[in-house]
Amino acid sequence: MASNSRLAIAIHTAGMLAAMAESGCVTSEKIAESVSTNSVVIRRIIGSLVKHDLVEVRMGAGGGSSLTRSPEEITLADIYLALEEGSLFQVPVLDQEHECKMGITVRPVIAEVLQEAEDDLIKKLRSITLADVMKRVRTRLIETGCFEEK
Amino acid sequence: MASNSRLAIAIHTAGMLAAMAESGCVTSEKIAESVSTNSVVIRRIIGSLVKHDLVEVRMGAGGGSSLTRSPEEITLADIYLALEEGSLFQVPVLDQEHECKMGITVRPVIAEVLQEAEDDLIKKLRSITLADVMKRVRTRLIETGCFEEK
DNA sequence: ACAAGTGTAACTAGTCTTGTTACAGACCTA
DNA sequence: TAGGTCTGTAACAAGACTAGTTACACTTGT
Repeated sequence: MASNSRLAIAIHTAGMLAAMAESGCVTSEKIAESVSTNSVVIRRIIGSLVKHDLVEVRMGAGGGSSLTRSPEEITLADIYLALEEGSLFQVPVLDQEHECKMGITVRPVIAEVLQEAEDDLIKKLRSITLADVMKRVRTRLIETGCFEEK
Repeated sequence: MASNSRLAIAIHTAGMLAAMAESGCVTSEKIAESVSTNSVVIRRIIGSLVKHDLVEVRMGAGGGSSLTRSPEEITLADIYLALEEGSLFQVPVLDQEHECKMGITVRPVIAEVLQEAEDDLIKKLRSITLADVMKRVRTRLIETGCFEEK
């Protein structure tokens, strides 16, 4: 599947902003380093997050981005929807001239059903906050003993 | 999203096979007409369904495909999984040489969380049988008065 | 034997994602 | 007010994937 990693990158980005909250703004360059990609890619994603009021940006020197709310108040569904990637599954529409009347009727039903499934996925994402993700990361860091290594 | 319509096509195809169950085998050509695509595209999808024992194929003249079980016993999850499209969301792995230790730890957590969300979606799909979809189609056909038109 | 089907390879065209470079505009600070 | 930092965004290239086609070998019923 030509599935994309934008959601993963967006979550990672938001996580960085949450972790760096005390340090004020974080530049796209810094995030790009941690996420291991280009700063433009990050700015594109941050643009989507800004559009949906999850992140705010300060332009110019000393600028960068930061979360508008606490990590407890941001769910993965917020991030998912902010990316505006459209439906997970495409259901090509058949034109009304199509010979098979059954086919014309089946499509909207399939679209409906798949949309319900996607809604379930979003509901699940809505139950997970950015804080939850960070907590899991912290737990894992302790488990793997990375704290000692540092 | 470069999301693909394979799932929709596969469901449509399976629905056709279910509807035509009494008529015996259905050729890929016939299905392609109804679905409005090429017969090779259909055969590719049917290949996946055969691999997962949802469909059986008879070669040669008079051949074609048919369901191996009743529509009540086939869920959309069966079809979804048969397509073997891999994870819905990609989470690129960072190599261990990556400078940011946090980043290395965050990724698997994100992958875990997104996998849980996808599992929820599959659970939803598992609750919908092919028979359910066909029932909905029938209902809609009556609602829109298509029975009269014919 | 022949016609009707399937399986599969190969190729094309179109689209999407990611990575990059480039540059204008915003903004802090000296 | 000048210069260095940032962001936003356009433009382009590379690579991957989908969908559509053609072509052809192989299977099988009549």
